[in-house]
Amino acid sequence: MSNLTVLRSYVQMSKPESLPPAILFNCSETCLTVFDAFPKAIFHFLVLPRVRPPLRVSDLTDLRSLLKRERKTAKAVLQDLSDEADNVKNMIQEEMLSRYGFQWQIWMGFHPAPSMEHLHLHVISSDLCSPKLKNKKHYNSFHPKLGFFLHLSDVLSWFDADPSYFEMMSRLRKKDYEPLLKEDLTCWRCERAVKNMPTLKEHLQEEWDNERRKEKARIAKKKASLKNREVPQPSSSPSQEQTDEGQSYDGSGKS
Amino acid sequence: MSNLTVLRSYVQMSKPESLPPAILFNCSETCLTVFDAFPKAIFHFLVLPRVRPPLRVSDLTDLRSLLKRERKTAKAVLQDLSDEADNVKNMIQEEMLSRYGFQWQIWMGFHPAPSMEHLHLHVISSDLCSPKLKNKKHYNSFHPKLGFFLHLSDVLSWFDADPSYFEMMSRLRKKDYEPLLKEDLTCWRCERAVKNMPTLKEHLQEEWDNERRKEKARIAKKKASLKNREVPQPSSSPSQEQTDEGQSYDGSGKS
DNA sequence: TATTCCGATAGTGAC
DNA sequence: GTCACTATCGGAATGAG
Repeated sequence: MSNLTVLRSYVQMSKPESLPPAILFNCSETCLTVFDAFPKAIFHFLVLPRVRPPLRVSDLTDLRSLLKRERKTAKAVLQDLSDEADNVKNMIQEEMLSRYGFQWQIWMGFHPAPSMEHLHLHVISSDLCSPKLKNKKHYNSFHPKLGFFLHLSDVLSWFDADPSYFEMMSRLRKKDYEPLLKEDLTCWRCERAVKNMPTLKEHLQEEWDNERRKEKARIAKKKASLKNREVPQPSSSPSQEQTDEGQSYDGSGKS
Repeated sequence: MSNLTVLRSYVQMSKPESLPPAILFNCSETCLTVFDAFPKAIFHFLVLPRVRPPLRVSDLTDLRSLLKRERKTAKAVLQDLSDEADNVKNMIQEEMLSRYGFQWQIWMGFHPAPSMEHLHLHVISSDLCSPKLKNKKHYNSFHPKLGFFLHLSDVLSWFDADPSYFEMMSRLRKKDYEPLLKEDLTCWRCERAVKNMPTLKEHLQEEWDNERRKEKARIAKKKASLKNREVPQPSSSPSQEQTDEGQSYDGSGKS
């Protein structure tokens, strides 16, 4: 199976629910959610619309082909993707807490003019720390402020705008978006220019490490202040935030 | 010692003849001949003018600086280089015969705007088969028909031409020559376009192998025809051309 | 047009 | 904007007490 058509092959299967669990995360009536085979962050899923009347698979090639159909129909597909993505997001948030002890941003959005056939909504965590994130194109395609990554909420808002605005945004011409991928590297958090990819990857790791440190301190502080107000409870079960890395939130502080 | 000034350091030594034999091939009153440290062919030498009155080392930075001096003085330096290069060429031709059983072209010439300081005349065999020949710049800088490699005979002929022509050729501006190094790869023998360096290197090897085969056949034929005219000699010692590769030129052909 | 190292860039082929 | 592979292209450092 070619890389370019693998997603289409999934939605055209008679029993997609039989896909191996390393590929398929969830199968609903409207959507398949698969693990991105080359995750560009710690969490990275693709939500695919299943082929359902009145749409045919050719209507679902990409966002552009979908937006050419009746607005109501297109909107319904996007709403289905959104609903499924919310479930995925909730699952990711739970995993963030249980595995890493804190939560960080999750982005949901599309790429204009993707290479892989069949519309796919990216659900990706904002760390962008992954060995599969290798080049400028990879990074810029997920940069949340650059303009290439089309946030789902923005795309949905096009439906509430002027028809002329909707038409303009629906064009999604490769030539309009291609140059964005070649722009200089800048950190999406601190907006600093970064010399090259190895430097960027180091920086992203540092930024995420910093966020983790701050978030855990914040959580510990909150927990401590809550404890101060509580009636002391003998041997309550430990909450998820305390399960990793041996950080000591033993309450031996101020109280 | 930096790569860029190593040649200058040689000619400024009080006793250049004491240079190790792996570096210095020959030292005359007027010239040093050194082995190119990164030979771009089986045989590759550099002939350097020694610093002698009325010239100073700064007059000998490159061909351009030399050609700015009095024509007579400049011509004398080039003639000294030429004389030494002829000696080197003779030596190479002997080595070609003794090591490989045949002879092939040897080119003598300059590079306009070289990186390494101090004028150096390249004496290089036309095989261009060497692991140190790695990129397009390397190859194009020795391509005998491209215009970047300035054949010694051509440079000497400038002195017999109109002063205006001499002036024009003496300019040797980097901007005029640089683009030549980026031209597409073509075989200097058969003029065919070649896709990339690995392909070119294979092709150059084949071309040289072909030349060797043809030359050895030619030599064998000539030898055979000479032999036919000779009074038969019992057990003559084998000549140099026959010492390698076990090719059978047994004379069983037409004669 | 010194080399070498690193990294970005470009074209290809994949099934 | 699929990946992985190959090759090219582009800048920077280079030695040395």
